Amino acid sequence: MKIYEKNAPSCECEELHEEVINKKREEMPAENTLYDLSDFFKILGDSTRVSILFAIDGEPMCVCDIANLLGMTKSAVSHQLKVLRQSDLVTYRKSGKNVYYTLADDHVRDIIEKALEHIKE
Amino acid sequence: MKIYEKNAPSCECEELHEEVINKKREEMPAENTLYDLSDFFKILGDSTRVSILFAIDGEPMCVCDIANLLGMTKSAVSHQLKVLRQSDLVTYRKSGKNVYYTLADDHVRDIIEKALEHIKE
DNA sequence: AAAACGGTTGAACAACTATTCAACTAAGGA
DNA sequence: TCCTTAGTTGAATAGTTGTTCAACCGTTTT
Repeated sequence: MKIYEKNAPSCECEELHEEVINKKREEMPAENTLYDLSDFFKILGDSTRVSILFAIDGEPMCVCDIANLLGMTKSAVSHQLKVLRQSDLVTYRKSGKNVYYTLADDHVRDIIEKALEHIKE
Repeated sequence: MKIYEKNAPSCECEELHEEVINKKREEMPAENTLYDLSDFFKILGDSTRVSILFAIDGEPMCVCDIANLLGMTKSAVSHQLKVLRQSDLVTYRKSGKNVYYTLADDHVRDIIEKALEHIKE
């Protein structure tokens, strides 16, 4: 998908306010930035993943405990943990047969906190 | 989907660390809060919607101008604006044949700003 | 009144995604 | 060594979602 490309063919209407459009075009972030940004929010846009992040905040938890806490199968939890791992939102530590997951950094906690304030308006 | 329900039937593994699970269960937010939170992030988890939010930040824009700027059809833009309206992320003002959209409040800008910091790490 | 234009909407389709299931690996206990 | 358990993984399926298309509404212009 092309984002804010000049003379885009897909728009069927006239340019009403050309000077506004040109000004906005300069102010817009790079196309890749917009993708990175929406990809990041996409990760947080799933209640299972958000639940996992809350669960492993503070004290680390193993997959089995997370599954018990959330009432899900180990498989489903593991699949989502993989997504969170690939986005560098969580880290893990192996200990015997268990794998303990915890939040990667405080940044995510801040963002979730701000979003919580917003939805409570 | 049930979240962190006690004695959930869908988990096939033992409770390894019962005291940890019980402690976490008390600390977890309400189930509805988790849904509201992920629903909010889901809105931002689309590059088209994020682009629109950047576009209408500051000076309001009409649908046709947004479509031109982003290289999309009016219809596609209007559909996404409807989603943003229903989430109270944007407001609009009618003027003749045009409808001018802008950000509803500064809260969203803050969250996007924090997320931008995060992905640039 | 009629034509033109900005914007909205519902249905349909394609693309994506979360969970389930089954098979598998690795580690620990008997 | 064999069995059990924690965790991972790939394929399949069901549900969700973004865009397109066509029709429509309201306002302005002629």
